[in-house]
Amino acid sequence: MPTMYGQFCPVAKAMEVLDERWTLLVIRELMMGSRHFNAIRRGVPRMSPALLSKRLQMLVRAGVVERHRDGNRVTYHLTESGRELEPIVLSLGRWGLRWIHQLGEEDLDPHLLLWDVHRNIDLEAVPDGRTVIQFRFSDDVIAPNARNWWLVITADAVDVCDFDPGHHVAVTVQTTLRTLIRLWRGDIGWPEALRSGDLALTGETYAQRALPRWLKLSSLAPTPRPMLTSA
Amino acid sequence: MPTMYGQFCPVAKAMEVLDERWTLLVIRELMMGSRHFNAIRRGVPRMSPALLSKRLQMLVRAGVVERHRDGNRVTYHLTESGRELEPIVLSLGRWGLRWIHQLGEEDLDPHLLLWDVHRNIDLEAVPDGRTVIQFRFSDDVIAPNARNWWLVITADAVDVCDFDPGHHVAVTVQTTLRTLIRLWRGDIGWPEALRSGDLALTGETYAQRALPRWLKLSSLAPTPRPMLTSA
DNA sequence: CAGTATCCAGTTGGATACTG
DNA sequence: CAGTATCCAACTGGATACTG
Repeated sequence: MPTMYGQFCPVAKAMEVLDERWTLLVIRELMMGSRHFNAIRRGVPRMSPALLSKRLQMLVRAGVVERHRDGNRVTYHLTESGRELEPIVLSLGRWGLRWIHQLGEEDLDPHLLLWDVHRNIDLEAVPDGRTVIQFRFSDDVIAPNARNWWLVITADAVDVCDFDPGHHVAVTVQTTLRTLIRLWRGDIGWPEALRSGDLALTGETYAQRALPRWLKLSSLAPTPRPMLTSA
Repeated sequence: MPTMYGQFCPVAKAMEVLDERWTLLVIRELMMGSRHFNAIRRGVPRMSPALLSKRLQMLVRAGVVERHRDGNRVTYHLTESGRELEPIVLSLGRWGLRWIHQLGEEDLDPHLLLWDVHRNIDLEAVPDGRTVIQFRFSDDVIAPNARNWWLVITADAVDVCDFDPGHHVAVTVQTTLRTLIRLWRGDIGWPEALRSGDLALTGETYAQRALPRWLKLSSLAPTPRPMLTSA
């Protein structure tokens, strides 16, 4: 009987539901608005479909998630119980940002980053018509075919491409994956990244200037960091 | 590589540290003020010493816990990082209280309950001298030798006994373990428990009257419960 | 699209006993 | 008191392939 603490303590009862591997990340995806099985999967690509299915069923049983059949589509939603986890998940994220700085190589997933970035493009700020932003990662640990990415922004959608879509590129971001991720997380700011040379912009001047407004950072980026006590 | 998500998301990084089985309960014990290995064990009796040791080491490595050698004693403390988990653990407890009502038989541990209760006796409210409270659990699923408990309260300490300490008993609480646990958690209140007959007091009148002031409930007990939408 | 089915290697953690 | 040591059954979850 794993995942069973034999305690009436409400923290223990909560953790019986929540402490299984991946569970809170699935809830995070639902918080972010993913509704369909494969949409959730995009947020947790290292999770096998069998396991995602199992976790969703568990969460439905626990009353945290509701499953609906919309025609032949299936959608998942947080219940009221699940929605009450949102502030907790955000607090956990803020805690992680403040206290877990080390990012291993394996945490640096360009697909996940581009997916996050694309969800947070400020469509209002981008000019009408089509705008293309290119990302060139200079890391040599990244597979060569994952070093170039394009965001194709149109009036109502943002597409992520890992191949050249062939359109005119307004601005190219040349950096390491780690730098862009640290920027996204708010570990560093735009000025710092540009000044240090870890990140360079090329392309049209207006686009270079405007990029930080187009590309919004993680909603947790403004989290204040702990004061350094030393080192 | 378990306990590794391959994501730079701060929630994922936080959960790499926190989502292992037992981890948050160990932190809860440290929050409650347990400092020594065997004191922590009392709060997580189903955890093997080997596993507790492993978790503590992991938490030290993660910077959440500090280990100190005080002479030949060893003490554990939350670091600043660990202390910042307190509001999160409390929120998880409140969430658990609101949304996870089902308590299985195996969650009903009399030892854990008495341990919690003894930590929360209001020494100010109890008369000077020695006061003994007896608990008689009528559950037949409980082992016969775990049906009777005594709290021996003196000026500066509360002792838990699972054997008759032989002193005069001021008040006896006759109930089921489940009822007393639900009372402790705040699922029901004293008046409700007494009126329904699920809990009965015998012994000296003043002690019967004063008991609810001596015996404070869980600090989470006042958590508001979700409005019933139906049934 | 939304999952199931199957398989299996690896790990977890429970039980128990023991040590400085 | 504060852990280690050892053992092993059970379970987890990764990989892969397949289905309605």
